[in-house]
Amino acid sequence: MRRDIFQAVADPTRRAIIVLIALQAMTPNAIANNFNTTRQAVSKHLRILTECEIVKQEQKGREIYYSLEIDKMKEIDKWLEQFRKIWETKFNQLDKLLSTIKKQKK
Amino acid sequence: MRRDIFQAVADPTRRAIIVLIALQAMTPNAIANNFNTTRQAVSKHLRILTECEIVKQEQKGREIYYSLEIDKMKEIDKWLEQFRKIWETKFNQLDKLLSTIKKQKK
DNA sequence: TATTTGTGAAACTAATCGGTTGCAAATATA
DNA sequence: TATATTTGCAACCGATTAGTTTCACAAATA
Repeated sequence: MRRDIFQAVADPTRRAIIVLIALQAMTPNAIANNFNTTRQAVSKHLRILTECEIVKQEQKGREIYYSLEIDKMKEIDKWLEQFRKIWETKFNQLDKLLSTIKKQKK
Repeated sequence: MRRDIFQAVADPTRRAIIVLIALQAMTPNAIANNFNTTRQAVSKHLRILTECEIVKQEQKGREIYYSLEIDKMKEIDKWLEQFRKIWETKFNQLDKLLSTIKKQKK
């Protein structure tokens, strides 16, 4: 089972869970109440997110609070970096072109 | 068939293709030569990427050149934005804490 | 014209996915 | 102690996935 953050984030429900627990830790039941799925389905998603280390657990009595390991999100950001360079270059080229046109108008 | 950019990017081969054609347009055969898969498998990935509008085609004779629609990558960046805010806040809090400790030492 | 080359698409397969159902373990409450 | 609550996990199901094989079509080339 080869899981990485990109696969984790591919599922829309999983993305919604990530957003939901980004600011505050929540129990599986509480998370499930926010969606149109069963507690078990959410539990499965949480297991996948845990395997990817995107999520951390904290046990309090019989409840388990899940929260986001925000630093893991940076891995996606890191991969995007190479494209950011390209679109910044493109922007600069456009900028250059625009100023050339401006000069020609003068 | 519900395809979005997150699903498109979930597959490692697809990510590699995206990186490969980011800087220069390539034919399916040329792309396939860079991987350990058949031309047909690459062709299937290209179809998915085309459906997601991550990739654009340009026909030249019997060859079809595929290149990256770089702006689509910004959609991922846009989704990451909300987490970037959180980790910047965290960084600021850490910064604050560090300067507090510094003051206490004085 | 006959052959080679570049490509998309259909049919098929094994593996995986997301979800449901049901159960067991642990904790809380009566 | 008996019961209710919270949870993880295994078994199963239908749908989807990535890949292969095969075929058909169009363009280049001999």
